[in-house]
Amino acid sequence: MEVEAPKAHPSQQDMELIDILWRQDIDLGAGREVFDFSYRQKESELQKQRQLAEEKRLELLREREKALLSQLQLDEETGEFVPRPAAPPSEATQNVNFPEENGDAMSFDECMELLAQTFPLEATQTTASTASDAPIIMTPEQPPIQPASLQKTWPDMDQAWMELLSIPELQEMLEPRDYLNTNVSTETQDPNYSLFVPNMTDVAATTGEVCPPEFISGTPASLFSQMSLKPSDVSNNLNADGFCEIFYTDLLNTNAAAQPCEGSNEVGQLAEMQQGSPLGPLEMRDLSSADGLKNSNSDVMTEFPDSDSGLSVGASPSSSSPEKSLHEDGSFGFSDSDMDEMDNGPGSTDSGYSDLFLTSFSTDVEQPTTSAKSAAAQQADMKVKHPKTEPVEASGHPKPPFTKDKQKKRAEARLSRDEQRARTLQIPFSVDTIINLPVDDFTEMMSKHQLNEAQLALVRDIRRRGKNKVAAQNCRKRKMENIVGLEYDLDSLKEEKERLLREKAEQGTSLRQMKQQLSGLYLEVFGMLRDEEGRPYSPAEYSLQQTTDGSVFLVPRVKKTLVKSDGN
DNA sequence: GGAAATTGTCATACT
DNA sequence: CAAGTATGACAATTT
Repeated sequence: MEVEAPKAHPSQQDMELIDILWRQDIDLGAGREVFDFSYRQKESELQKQRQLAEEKRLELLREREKALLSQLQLDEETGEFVPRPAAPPSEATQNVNFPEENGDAMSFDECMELLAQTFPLEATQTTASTASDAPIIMTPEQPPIQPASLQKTWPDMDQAWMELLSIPELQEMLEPRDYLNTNVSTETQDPNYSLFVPNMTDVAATTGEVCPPEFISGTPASLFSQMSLKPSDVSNNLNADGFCEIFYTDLLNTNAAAQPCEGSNEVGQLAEMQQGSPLGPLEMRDLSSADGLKNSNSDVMTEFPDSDSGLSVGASPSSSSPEKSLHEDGSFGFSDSDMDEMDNGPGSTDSGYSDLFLTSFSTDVEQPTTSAKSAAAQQADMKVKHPKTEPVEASGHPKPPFTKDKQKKRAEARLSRDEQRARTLQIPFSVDTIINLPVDDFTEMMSKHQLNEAQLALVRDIRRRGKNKVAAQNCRKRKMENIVGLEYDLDSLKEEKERLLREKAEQGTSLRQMKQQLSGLYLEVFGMLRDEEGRPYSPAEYSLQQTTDGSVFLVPRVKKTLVKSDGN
């Protein structure tokens, strides 16, 4: 639909195009490139944590406060971590990354227990994998952390970091640290992301314990971020295979078929990132998120009832970001349907930009479904992503187009339209974040990122639609509940009606009996009456009537005519 | 392939 | 007034 717009690759032009296209048809935005996937997952994690916090908040709060006394305070009402004004400056700068770890271990333990309960399954496996990864990732700057505490605390810390990062001063302090070698795109990134990374890595390194899968997912991201920080190190470790092994061995064990591809994809992305894709950090997030999806998709889903079912989770566009940087423009002109078509026929796309689109698109779509994908399909994806770097698939299997398409479509289907639009306009936030963030945080977040008009409009629309979607769900749920309640009321009313009818019938019967008895008594009494001559009174001429005082009189019947006249 | 059910979105009123 | 909620109506999607 919007195809008419020429695809300009320069970023500025892109944005202009986006604006134009957006104005033309906001709702039909076809873009599928989203790089904030990991961030999105973070958001989901945050949500989970908040839920948990609500349940256990009182308990946790006390301990947390102790732990955070030095630097952080958890605002119980808002759930935010607020930096303590009294906190020693030295700590503020240095411990920013791991403020709560020391003191909070206990409280976070509880939190972790909760998390473990919530996500019992893959936690051990994933953690193990992350643990293996960790040593590689560790950065010298990271302060030494006690493993146990870290493991347990880090999910909460995640949230805490989110909150902390919202504080400008902290951000300033943190950003230089975390993003030693930031890509051009660091500005666009959410600062929070950087914060998460170090924690995650540490956790992964130290963790042998149960860790919620989502968090585990974060580990790769952290790795990537680390790697981005130190490209040289990354490159050393980063032969694609080696990379896969390092990061995904466990994953492979769990899901042998699906995992490897992703790893390879990620590797390719990584290479791109190293080359200096603008979105590096975001991409990393995406990667991490993708992993998380593999490991903990179901969990995440369950955790977030409000999030579009599987949209945020299922739609892990992780790999998309690299392509984005390369081909962002391509996606803009396409409506959703167009995008679908493109997915189906990766190689068959007509227009030049469709190809561009395709690359990014296929990657995006596939990522979420990697677990389900066949190795061949994944390899195909890789091809698409990095045709130059990785010209041919290793396996050489003919791609099963149908299965792949199906999977792609499924994955696509999981992408909400808004997520696709967000990708198109390169919104640096996850849809979940946009929707679920409190107003204040939302405005703050928006203020931190310089978005153009189209992006702002889209973000607002996404938020509005997301809220409304939840409202609609609640409304329908309420409606159904009302219907059920009314049905119940109807049943009970029917029962009561039957009961009353039965009672009425009984009363009628009894009334009839009493009338019969009364008439019998009347006749009996009347029949016993005799006049002066000993003759019985004629019932036609006399009747017995009782006065208010109870005395009974024999009254001559008034003729009807008379009665009538009297009545008149 | 079509009907029914579900879900998302919009418009609008209300809080 | 802005943001959010509630809800009917319609469209898109899934079953």
